[in-house]
Amino acid sequence: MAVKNNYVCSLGLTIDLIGGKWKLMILWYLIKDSKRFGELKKSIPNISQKVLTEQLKELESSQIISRKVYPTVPVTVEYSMTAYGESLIPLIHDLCEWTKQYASENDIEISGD
Amino acid sequence: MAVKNNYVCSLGLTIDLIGGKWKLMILWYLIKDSKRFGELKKSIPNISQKVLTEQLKELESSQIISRKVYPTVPVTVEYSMTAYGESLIPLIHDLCEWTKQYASENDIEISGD
DNA sequence: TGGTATAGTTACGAAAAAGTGACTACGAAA
DNA sequence: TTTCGTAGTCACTTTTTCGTAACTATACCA
Repeated sequence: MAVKNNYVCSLGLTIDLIGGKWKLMILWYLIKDSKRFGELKKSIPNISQKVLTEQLKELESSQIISRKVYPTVPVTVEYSMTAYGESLIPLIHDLCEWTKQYASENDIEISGD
Repeated sequence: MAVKNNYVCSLGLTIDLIGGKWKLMILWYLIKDSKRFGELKKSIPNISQKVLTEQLKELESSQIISRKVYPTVPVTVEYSMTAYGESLIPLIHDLCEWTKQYASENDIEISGD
């Protein structure tokens, strides 16, 4: 799911940028606040450490989030939204609302956000 | 990517409903007009027949698109947006616009829509 | 009788994504 | 000197998704 440099349709790029099983969810947890790796790990249900690091790297390399290392002991790493990430927030909200509506009309239970 | 009946986060459901490599793109081509199977196949670059039928079935079963069979010879099948699909159009547009903006700022070429 | 067109299905394999568990580096504290 | 906590990495397996090619059904038409 690495970003290429040409697409036949913009939605193809959309999918590469924020598609996949986890990226939207990761972004969701960063909307409210920047978070450390461990906090994200704890917040996001069932995500594995490996996948979390992978997805964070991809989101970072596409400039949607940024990664800041603090030289504490042990090191802490903070992830936060960049300007691109911020510009995505309303869209994520809309998707979320649309989905909640869908869920409620179709008796699908959503236990978290 | 079948829709389950409970989720810990609404975005998990979002992904099941319209995530994956092809669903958004299929919907994109249905925004303008309803289309027959063959037209979709021709319009969507590089999609295989198998994947197209699979994805159409999933979108139909989640009531985002509808399928109508015309008893012509040979049969023609027309796919179109349902009310759910229609309600998704502005979100798809927004995603598309966001992505185009992203692409233009990052020298990513988009040859089609 | 054979060819054409639409809209599929089916079997198979390849590739991509995700999951698991063990491992590393760092320095502080016990 | 061993243990702890953060933030990973690495090798491996499983699962999911995607792609290819061949096949089906139907009925018209030549």
